[in-house]
Amino acid sequence: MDEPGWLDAQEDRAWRGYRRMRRLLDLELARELMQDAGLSEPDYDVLSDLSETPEQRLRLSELADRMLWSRSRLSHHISRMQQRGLVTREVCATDGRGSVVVLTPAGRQAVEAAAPGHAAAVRRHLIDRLTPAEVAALGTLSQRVIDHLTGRPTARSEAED
Amino acid sequence: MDEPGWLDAQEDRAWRGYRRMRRLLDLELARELMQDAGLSEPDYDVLSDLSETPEQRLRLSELADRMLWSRSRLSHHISRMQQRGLVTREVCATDGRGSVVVLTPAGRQAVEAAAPGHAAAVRRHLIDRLTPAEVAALGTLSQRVIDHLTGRPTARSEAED
DNA sequence: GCAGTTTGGTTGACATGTCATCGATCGGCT
DNA sequence: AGCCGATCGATGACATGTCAACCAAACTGC
Repeated sequence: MDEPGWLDAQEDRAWRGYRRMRRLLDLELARELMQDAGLSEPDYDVLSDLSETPEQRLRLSELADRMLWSRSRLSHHISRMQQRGLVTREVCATDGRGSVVVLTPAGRQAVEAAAPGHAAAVRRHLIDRLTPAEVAALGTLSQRVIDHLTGRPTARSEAED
Repeated sequence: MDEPGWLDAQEDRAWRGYRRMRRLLDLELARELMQDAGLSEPDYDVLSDLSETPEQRLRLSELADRMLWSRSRLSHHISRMQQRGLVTREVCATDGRGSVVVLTPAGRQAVEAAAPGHAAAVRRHLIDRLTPAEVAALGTLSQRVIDHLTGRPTARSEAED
């Protein structure tokens, strides 16, 4: 079929809308999170991922992979969070090179204090603006894009190009 | 007692998926854009917005508002792009305080060289992964969230909460 | 066991973004 | 005209993210 250069009106609307939504949502969620809980979004994401593990701890590289961050970025960020007492570092028992990021009680308390408000904000600004069908569509659409970008084969509707 | 704020499984899937898609899409589009055109996404956005104006120029504040950037951020960024010869600054004719960001021929050439590849990447990684219905849904859904965040009254389906 | 390579993480230099502040206009008001 | 508060944009200090170089421990093959 025709080699696609540009986006048509509908596609352009979706692309521009998506980016504008992203930006506005980021700004608002970050603003509320900082105001209500004193955490940046990256802070919250780190704490949240850690708190979801049974032992409240993760290898640095494992955490970096989950968050799609570089090890360097995470290492720097953990250093800063460590200064604030939200996490600590431990040497990995099974790998002398490795370090393990551990949630402190203060860190745990911080996420737990932040989580309800943050979830409510996500709901208020995004989820509650969407119909159930749109929520479902966003979920499946995202997953399909993720699969494509991570090299997993997924069908869109009929054929892959 | 479960709080009204939490996300159910479907909503959580949409939210996590959205964020992961965002991140992966950013990484890939930025990577390709840098590799193919030597531009960062912020660079491209600035050049793109400028090139869409009839006179290839915009007041700094006008550009900042369109991009949802702070004036400070844009001022810094324009300085850097100016160093690279992509844009210039002029004093505003109608307002002695103001400055006008102007696309240089080199800047114009840079966007024009970058645009087809970037559009193709957006298509390849996002648009072409979506059904037409999903593209449409993303457009309307985004617009509704934008309207809400910018204080515009919009109905979701029938009533506002 | 042990050299060579790979991997996990840290570090420092640098690029980018944020925040508060500042000087210079502009605009409204008298 | 002359003042006052508001706005525009620049700037510097600082926070954050990126990139490449590095060290130490782990793997590999002999």
